[in-house]
Amino acid sequence: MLDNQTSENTSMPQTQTDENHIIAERRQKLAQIRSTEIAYPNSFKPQNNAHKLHSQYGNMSHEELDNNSIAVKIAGRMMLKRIMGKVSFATLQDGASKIQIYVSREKLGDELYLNFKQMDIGDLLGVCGTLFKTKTGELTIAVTEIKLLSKSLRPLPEKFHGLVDQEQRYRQRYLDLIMNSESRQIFITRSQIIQSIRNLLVEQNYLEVETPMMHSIPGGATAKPFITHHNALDMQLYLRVAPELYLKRLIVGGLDRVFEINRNFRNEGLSTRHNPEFTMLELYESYADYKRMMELTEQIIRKTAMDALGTLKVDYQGQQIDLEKDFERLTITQSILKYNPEYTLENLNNSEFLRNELIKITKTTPSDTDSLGVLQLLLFEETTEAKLFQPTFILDYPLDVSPLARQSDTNPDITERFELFIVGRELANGYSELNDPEEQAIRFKKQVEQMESGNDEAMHYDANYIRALEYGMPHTGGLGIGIDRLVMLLTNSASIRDVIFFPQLRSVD
RNA sequence: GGAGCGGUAGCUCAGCCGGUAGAGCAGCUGACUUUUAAUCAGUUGGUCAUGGGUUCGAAUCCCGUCCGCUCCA
Repeated sequence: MLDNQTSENTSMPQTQTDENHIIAERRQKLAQIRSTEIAYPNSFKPQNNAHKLHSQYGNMSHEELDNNSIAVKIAGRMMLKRIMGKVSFATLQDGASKIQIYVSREKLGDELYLNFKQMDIGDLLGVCGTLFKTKTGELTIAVTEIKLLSKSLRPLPEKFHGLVDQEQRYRQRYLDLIMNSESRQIFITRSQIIQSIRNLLVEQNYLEVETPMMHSIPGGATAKPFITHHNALDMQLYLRVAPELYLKRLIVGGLDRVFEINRNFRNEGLSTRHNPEFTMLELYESYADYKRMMELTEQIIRKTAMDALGTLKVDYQGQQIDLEKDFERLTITQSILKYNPEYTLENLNNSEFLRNELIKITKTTPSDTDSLGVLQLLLFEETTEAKLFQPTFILDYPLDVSPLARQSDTNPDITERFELFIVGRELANGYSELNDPEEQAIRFKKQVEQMESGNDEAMHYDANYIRALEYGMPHTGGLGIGIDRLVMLLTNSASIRDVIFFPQLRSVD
């Protein structure tokens, strides 16, 4: 039996290298178990869990527990083990909670007690027993039956410090989840946030939909796509950079309020704020505009904060963020002036000045074709964005960088578009959608020109989308919210990798 | 892409102005009938990320590479 195991191992080069005496000893124990019983049984059915036991019985006195003889049956992973001769204590982890078990030779008999002593930290155990309280008042299960449910062959990280190594926390997230309850809590909060958003939108008669992840023409955002290939169709496909153009096709189709929470893929660098695949909420609402979208943005962020944290005063990396007050609304130039008093409005309306300023700050020269609005936006990104700690909507994005947004009725150079910034980061982006097919065609052509002059983030011409618009799309408000960044904000996480289970890392062989 | 920091036992870390690698936890053996990161005694375990170089001698100094973290572009 043991020989079989080792020969299997040698055929798996990965496990070969990191086998050590601890694993070898545990494999031997497993072989021993295999020879006498079913090593991985699946019939144990827990009737209780640690969390509920604590909340139901945690306040009962020693006497109450002793008199009632409360029988329980739970399963969990052994995290601590203290053998003291003829009796032992161990801690089982069951979900987010832990409960202590008390094992005595007197109660179990010699054989079972010896079995228990053979069990290792990390093993999954099933336990039956009755509740009591120890001298120090800790709710504990006095074990009458104990069963190994799943043998752990690899030792867990150190019991006190847990798993600290960042790389290992990301590559072996399951270990992080076993060892670090804070990490576990972050992902539970993430799930709650997404659930809150669903609830809020469904209450407002939104329909949750799914649109293609593989696009024959990438669209909906200015970003570099991942390219893949479909063999049977023998065609190039792109992983989507945004679902926007498909969701708006659904608006054309008369699904008046749609949303999608799903992955986007952008072939760009990694950072504490960027993962190549990330989760976006995108929603579209017919007969609405960007102002309604700003209101909805505030609603969503407040509701998720209340549901996840129970407060609208959020602490992020040592700073207090106030989500309660109306979010500030500033145009690009207003925000630059507010946070950079050295500039005047005259400066900001002077392309030459902006150009020189940008050269000074970035050491690179802006493109000759950049309009005044684009230059203002570039200066905003350099000087102001990072300072927008409290929630701030930035309005009036230039037409040139907003090829899918509706032009302002009063100023043809800008669009009815906003971005929301919190803790110096873009969190949301929304606009009144461009529903004029002829104008959209012109915008696409401009993008194609840019692509031809070397901009690999420019959009493609999507004739199919134009065709859809030509059937008539209602005027519409659209909104995108970066879910990972929202989760970062609400879980006080410094890196996007801390809110994605399996962040992208370089592969190691 | 650039800069800084890091990679030592299964885990958490020390050792880094060069002299053959250490602690705690985990493991193993033994003691222990209410422990709480149990305790006590003994003990196993390392190609110091990797490849070169300098040197009588390298975990330690130098260079390259890989992986990670942070900042910048």
